[in-house]
Amino acid sequence: MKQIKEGYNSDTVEKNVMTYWEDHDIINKYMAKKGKTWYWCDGPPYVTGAIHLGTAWNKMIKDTVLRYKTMKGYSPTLQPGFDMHGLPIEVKVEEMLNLETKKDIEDKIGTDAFIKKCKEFAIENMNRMITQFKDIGCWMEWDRPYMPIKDEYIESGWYTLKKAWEKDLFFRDKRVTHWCPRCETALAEHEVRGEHKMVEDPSIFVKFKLYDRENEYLLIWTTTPWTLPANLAVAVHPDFDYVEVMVEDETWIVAESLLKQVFSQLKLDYTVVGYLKGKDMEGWRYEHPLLDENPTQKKFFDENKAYHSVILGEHVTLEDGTGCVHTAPGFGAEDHEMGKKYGLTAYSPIDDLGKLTDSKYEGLFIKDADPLIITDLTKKGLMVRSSTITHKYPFCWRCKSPLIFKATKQWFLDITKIKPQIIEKNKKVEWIPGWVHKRYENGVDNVGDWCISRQRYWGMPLPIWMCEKGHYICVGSREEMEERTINDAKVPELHRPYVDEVIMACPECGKDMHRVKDIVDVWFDSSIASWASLHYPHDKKLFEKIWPAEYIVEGNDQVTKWFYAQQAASVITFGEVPYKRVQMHGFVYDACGDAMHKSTGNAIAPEDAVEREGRDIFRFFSLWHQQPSDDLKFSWEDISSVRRMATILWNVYKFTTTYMALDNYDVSTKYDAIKGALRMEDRWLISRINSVNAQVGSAMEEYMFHKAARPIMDFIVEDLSRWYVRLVRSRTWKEGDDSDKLAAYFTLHYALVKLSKIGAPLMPYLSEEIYRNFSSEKESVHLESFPIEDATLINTQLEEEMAYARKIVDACANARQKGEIKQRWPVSEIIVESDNVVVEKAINDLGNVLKEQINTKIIKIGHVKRAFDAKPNYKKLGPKFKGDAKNVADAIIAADQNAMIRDIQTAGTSTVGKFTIDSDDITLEECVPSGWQASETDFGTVFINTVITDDLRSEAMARELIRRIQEMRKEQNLNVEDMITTHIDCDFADMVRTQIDHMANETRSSTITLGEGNNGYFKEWSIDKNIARIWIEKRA
RNA sequence: GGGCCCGUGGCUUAGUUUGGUUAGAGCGUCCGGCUGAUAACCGGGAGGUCUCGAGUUCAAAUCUCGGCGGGCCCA
Repeated sequence: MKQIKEGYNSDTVEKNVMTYWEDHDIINKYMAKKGKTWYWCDGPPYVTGAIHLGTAWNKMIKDTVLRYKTMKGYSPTLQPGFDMHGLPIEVKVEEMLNLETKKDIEDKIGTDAFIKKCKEFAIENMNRMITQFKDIGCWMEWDRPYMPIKDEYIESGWYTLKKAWEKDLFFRDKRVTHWCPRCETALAEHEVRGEHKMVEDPSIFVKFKLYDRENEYLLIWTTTPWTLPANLAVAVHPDFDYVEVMVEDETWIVAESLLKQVFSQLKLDYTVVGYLKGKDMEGWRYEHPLLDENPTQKKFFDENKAYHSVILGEHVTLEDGTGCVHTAPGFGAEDHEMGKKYGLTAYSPIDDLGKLTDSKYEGLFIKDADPLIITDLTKKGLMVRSSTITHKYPFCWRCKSPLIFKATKQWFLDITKIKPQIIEKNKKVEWIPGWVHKRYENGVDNVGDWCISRQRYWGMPLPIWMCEKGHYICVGSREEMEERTINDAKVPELHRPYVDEVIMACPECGKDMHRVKDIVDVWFDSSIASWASLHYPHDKKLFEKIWPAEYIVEGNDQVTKWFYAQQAASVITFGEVPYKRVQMHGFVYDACGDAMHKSTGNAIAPEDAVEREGRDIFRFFSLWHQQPSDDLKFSWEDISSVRRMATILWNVYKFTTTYMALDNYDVSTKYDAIKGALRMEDRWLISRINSVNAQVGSAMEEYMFHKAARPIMDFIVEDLSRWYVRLVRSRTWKEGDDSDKLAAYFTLHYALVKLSKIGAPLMPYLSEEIYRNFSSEKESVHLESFPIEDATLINTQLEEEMAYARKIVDACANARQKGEIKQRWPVSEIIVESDNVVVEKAINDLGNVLKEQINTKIIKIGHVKRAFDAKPNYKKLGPKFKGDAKNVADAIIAADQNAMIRDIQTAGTSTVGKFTIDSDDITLEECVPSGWQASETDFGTVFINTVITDDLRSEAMARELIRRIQEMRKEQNLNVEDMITTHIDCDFADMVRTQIDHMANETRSSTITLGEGNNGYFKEWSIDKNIARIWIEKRA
């Protein structure tokens, strides 16, 4: 065993341990451990190129669980994964290459080169992140992460989509979706979640003139003037009440309950002149406000009388607007539904870049058309009020452009159909914490069909080939693709543009089929991770053996994202959910609870935490600070509590190794060999570490990491350091193979070895350092089993007694403080007044511990007779003695209190001065008798005797001298084992003469001579108003 | 508007599933102690209407209902 001489330095410890792992191939040995397979599936972080605190926390949680499971004898899967396709990469690469539009990509650089660049970039980013994950101690198979950009992964995706197609759950439809005009692609609803920002937009009230009703108008409200050229109808709720209001010489129609709200914005006077129901208005036709500006509308009007008419819709709300809802089926999902119902086309006069295509506004970007449209409406006298509003508006999650709604043909997975099955199958999933289950179901209830097609480049190609007649097929594998290929297209990898070259023959009409040039939503990539990472269906064996996953864990944003997407894809493919247990953890925020952003300057990088505090402390902190489902507020102040724990653990470790190394303690000493020598306190510590063992084990089974971390910290700080080390200090000083000392060594060794195993998943480096030093024949703590508590060594009664003992010691410290008696000064007697039997037992069993810690000669259960303080009872004295009352009171105060109280208690009366009083005339207050100090506790009162006898003083002065000599030894940098000779010249020499041997022993002095010395290190001290001159000299 | 979560000394939090000692810690603060674990360590004090109100109960931080405030998700 090496002796630890230096203080705790996380950097040194961790680097040494890492070198050791490297040199001895420990990580591979850990991974090679045999056991029952336990399938954990990694939620893939997106390859941004740098991990942040949240990603780090997430991986540290996973690593902790996996280490624990490994130690429990399982063989967990350790494959990490990454999300590598998709727009974020494309956007970055576009920036790098100075490309602005899809046209640029195709013309300036070419799809081929663009995709190569994306791939390079994704892999480069992934490798950077791998380095970072490794550096926070995550032991995973970093040399074989699952990568959705690989052919075999993409094939799993194709397989999945083909399954969906075969089950009729994969279809094409024209629908209104979010559309990013910069990226020129549709987006799925889950991509828009959380991507709303407050923006200022126009807010306009426009009146639509009704035909056939004189001077009467529908009043509508919108924040998107650019959608008005595409207006095809106005929707009202059939059951709402509407009013006709007179404004000057016109009549406008508005929902009754919105009347006040609307007119307070319009700042106009009005008179209500009529009432009607929404359904009364069905079919009323109006003049399109931009009929002249958009001639296409004239055709619509003539085509079908549903155009430019009032239609009925339950979706109309009374939240804002006027209750008359401008409807543009090409620009809104609900509008689109309504349009279908009334036979209106999804008129969407806009191109992929967000430029209007019809009307006089043709070629203008939508937002640029807004002011022109407002001007035109104003000119025509149809604008009732034009202002602005600040509201939430969706933005592209990658390029941050404002999104628009646009009706396009897209490919969908039919979630509507499988939703009940998802909810049903999810019932057997164990959600941690349980309430997330509800939140999840609520989320699933609200989702629509999954739009999986994207009009982009870097992604899994959509495996759909279509002929000019619109027949299409879905291809399920590369093999199938190759079989169907009729040209000589070469496909080096399953990406664009290579797959785009493949031509097939239509099984229905024989015409050439080309691939639909879309790629698949990147969320689909991760949704299939649990089987794609196993290379299903190419490798079915592994899948059949281990799927579904035992456990997944991600942040709370993933509840309606990855947790959901996985279940959806899996229910489509297998009719089953892909995981048995799912844990949700919180988000990382700064100390104030605000989100960390590079732009706001409050971001802390994981490497900052590693550099400042070290990996163990960072990891332990993130698991210890709060329950996993709550958010982690990261503060340097809080993390320092964990640093303190680590320092304390290190100090105990250092203390232990110092003496063990000195005595060449045999670390293979067995319990049976030493148990006869174990003191109560030794058995107590052994019991405690076993209890902690049990607590940590069950907390880990529940995935409640804070419940594991907190008992560990308490054990280290409270039990081990503040108590046990304090108790055994004097024992370590004994010379030779003293069995009492060996028992203490054994206990410390036992506790620290066990602690290092229990703590290994949470503090892998420090645990390894301690474990290795204490068990030299073992390779690594991470190759050991997680210990099972030894129930026969757990003694809860003893633990309880010790808890009381500590309280008694605390109470004595308190009493000493009141009596101003230093800890170093012994007292003659402690009396504990308590009827608690455990306290009594504690005093019997742990008397020696208590005596030493309290520095008392005697401690016992007993009773201390209270003194009473008698005070005149003025209320009674006044009426009784009238004018003499004051004299009586003075006499009571002057009287011999003890005698007076005794007389009253025995005879009922007492004579004070010339008066006779009885018990009514005084009030008695209990007080601590002189010569004692007391401290109240929850189990009774603890008394200390404060009388200092000559013997006590002699001991006290000896201890004062010992302390000074120790300090001088330290000043001289003497080693613990160095011997000295000592001379003491003081005027209280007689008082300490009997203590010479004791003092010599304590200070490792071969001789102590009372009298002047002439050699060595000299110092003059003032002790309790006395002078002591001390010489010490190191012996050769 | 709907679903879920959170609200505990100045700060960070445990405890809430399963109601039961005087609500437990750490940080900070004030006072004191210790001195061979020592650029450490320990004790004590002050500081709490457990967000508010009502209910259930012998008993509520904990269960129920309703406010208020904050967050996430969805409309």
